[in-house]
Amino acid sequence: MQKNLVIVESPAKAKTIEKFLGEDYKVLSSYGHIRDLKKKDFSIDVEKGFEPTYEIPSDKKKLVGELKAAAKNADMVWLASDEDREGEAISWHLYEVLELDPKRTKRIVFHEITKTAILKAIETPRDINVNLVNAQQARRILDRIVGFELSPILWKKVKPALSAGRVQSVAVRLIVEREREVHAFVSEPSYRVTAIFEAPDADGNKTEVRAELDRRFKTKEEAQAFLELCKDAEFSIEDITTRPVKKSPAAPFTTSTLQQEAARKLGFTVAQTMMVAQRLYESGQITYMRTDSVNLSDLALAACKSTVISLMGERYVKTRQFATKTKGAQEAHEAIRPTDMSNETIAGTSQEQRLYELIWKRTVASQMAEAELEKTTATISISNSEETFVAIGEVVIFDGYLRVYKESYDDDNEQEDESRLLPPLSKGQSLESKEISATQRFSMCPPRYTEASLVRKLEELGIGRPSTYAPTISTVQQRGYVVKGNSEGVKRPYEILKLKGNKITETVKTETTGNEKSKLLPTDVGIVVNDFLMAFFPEIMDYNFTASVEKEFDEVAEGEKEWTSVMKNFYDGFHPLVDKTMNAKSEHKVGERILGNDPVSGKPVSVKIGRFGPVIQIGIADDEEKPKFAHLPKGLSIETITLEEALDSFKLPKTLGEYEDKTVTVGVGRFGPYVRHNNVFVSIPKGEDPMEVTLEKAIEMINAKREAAEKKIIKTFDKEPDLQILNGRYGPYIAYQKKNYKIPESVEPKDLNLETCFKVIELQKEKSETRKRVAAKKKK
DNA sequence: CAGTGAGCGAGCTTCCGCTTGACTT
Repeated sequence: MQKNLVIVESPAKAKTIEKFLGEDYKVLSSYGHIRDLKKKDFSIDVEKGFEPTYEIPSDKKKLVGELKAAAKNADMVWLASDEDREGEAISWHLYEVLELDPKRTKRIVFHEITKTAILKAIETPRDINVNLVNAQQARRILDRIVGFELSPILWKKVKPALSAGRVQSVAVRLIVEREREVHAFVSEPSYRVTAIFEAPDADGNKTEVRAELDRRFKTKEEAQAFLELCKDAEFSIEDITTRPVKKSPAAPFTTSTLQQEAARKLGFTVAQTMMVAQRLYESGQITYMRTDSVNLSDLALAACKSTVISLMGERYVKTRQFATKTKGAQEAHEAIRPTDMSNETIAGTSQEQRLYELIWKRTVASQMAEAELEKTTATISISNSEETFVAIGEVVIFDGYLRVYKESYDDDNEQEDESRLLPPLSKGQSLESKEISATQRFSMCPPRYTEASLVRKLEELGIGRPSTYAPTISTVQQRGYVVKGNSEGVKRPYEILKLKGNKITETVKTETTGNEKSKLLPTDVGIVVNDFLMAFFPEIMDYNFTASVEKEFDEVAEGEKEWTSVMKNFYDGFHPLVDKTMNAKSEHKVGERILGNDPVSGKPVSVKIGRFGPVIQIGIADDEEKPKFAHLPKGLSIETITLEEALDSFKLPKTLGEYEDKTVTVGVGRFGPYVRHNNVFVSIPKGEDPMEVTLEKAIEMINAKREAAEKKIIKTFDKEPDLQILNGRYGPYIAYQKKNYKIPESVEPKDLNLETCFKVIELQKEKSETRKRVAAKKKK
């Protein structure tokens, strides 16, 4: 008979705790929730007070059996799931499913994995908090109602297999609205004036002082007039002030801030960060990676302190605890930190090493002294103008935490480096102007969301949890609401007026603007679904919806409200809207736009979301003659497409003429525009308009492809028609039974015979297999 | 990585949060 059984949520945690507790304790893990609403059914009986039907998912049955057996054999079962709403519910489900004896069951909690914390928890057990469990049930059931009542409306009204939910639909809304802001944005030009002055430095040598005018000019004329003035102006220091500035380190990592910094500093996707962090956690190198807490244990604080002292000295230490600002944070765990601060680096893959070092630095820096800077501001007056130039110099007096870690910002490339040193200057001193220029600048539109900046925004709104940020981003992409894409920038000219000596010169340069990589863009389906939900379910789509229901869940947790009355209140408002929307008949399909009439047939031309995505349609379904359909051309949206653009899509495929007695046609296929001749497809190069391709041009392309094909075949064998030596994009290779094998550089491809070919194939096969094996080993 | 060039026709799809492996690519 085992004396004590402790059940926690995570197996890695179980392993650590077992070490602390000694041999009287066996520690097992529940691997998260063991029971949930049925996967396929609605599973909520609204009539019977929202009674849920729970089930143990099939992949959890074996585990539950094992836990049950272990519980039977123990004198005392300690339910040690996390100290938050979900954790409390896990304990309650365990209690019910394992049919635990109340006399031999205790509930304990700890939010840091240290020996003292755990021993203390064992000494102060409590009962399961039913109110907290009910708050979780309310949360779960509300999410199921929203998801399972809204999604079928979308299947009927928009497209099958779509989904809506409290979290995902708001995430899509953010992206749709940002895209509209970007499109509505009109950039305003202005002229920014900068000057380079000269002043003697400490040794009497001339050094540059860079300064910026305190205002920008709206028009070129104003800028020009100002430069004219500067021709005969004298410049002198009007005022000079120096003040100390302190900078404090950022708090240790939570899931959200780790995802943001790993994206900015290491270029990781949100999912990548979580995968690498999971491995670090499982190998015991960092604390739990799904957390909303910035708290560090006393043990960790002490470890940081001694690390800082030993590496940098007493002066760099400043122990501090951060407070969570996040809405709805539950703080069941510590912040994300190394488990052993003395490991500055670790062994592992390069990704693991880089993420670990990021976590190590952030943690250490959070326990270091402020950086002390001295900021000098010099205002420079102009003898014949009211304007002033401002020169800023910054000197680091004491680097403090900056020695270890500097937080990044999304717009880092926009920030100019201000940390310049100014030469000694005194009030009244006159300066020589070397060059003054007015550069045309344009106001910037708000940036589109990246994965990481979307997570930050969701967290700010209190929507979603650390465990769901990454899955939410993947869901909205899987449903086809959002794509990750690059928006190509456009080239824009800008003017520079420069005053040097006594001459003003004017030059025009070009810059690329709006070039954004790997940003989240809404699709047509995303836009239509969002507008539909916004029109019919504004409450759910409200950015404050989650925050307001969370407040009610908190009241349930505090025992101030019944969870069923919270549910009833919500459902009575929500469900009638569902019925009404589902049964509403409308003239047009959701998201449909009528563009006008087809000049040839006179029939209406419309765009909408079809069964397989956005389509253009000429005519209507009830007509005797079936309507004509075409897919929306790439890069166009049903929101903005014009009648002309829509009609263009029906002009292809078109016949150009005859070549070698076979017709030549142009069309647009899955992989872009093509020329077709004798069932051979030739891709039309990027950037060329298929509508502009003439017969001559098409024949040229066909012949060019033939030539390339001839060059492609280096050698064939009569005995083995399956095997060919070919010339590809990446050099010569052997094609054999649908697979390709690289030919080593040391071999002349023409000299290969069948036997040697097979040798090459064998060699390549072996190579790829050992590579696979190595990769598999690394995983473990 | 090495080439590709469609067009449904029944029945199913779906939520959020807690946790890892066992599967393919």
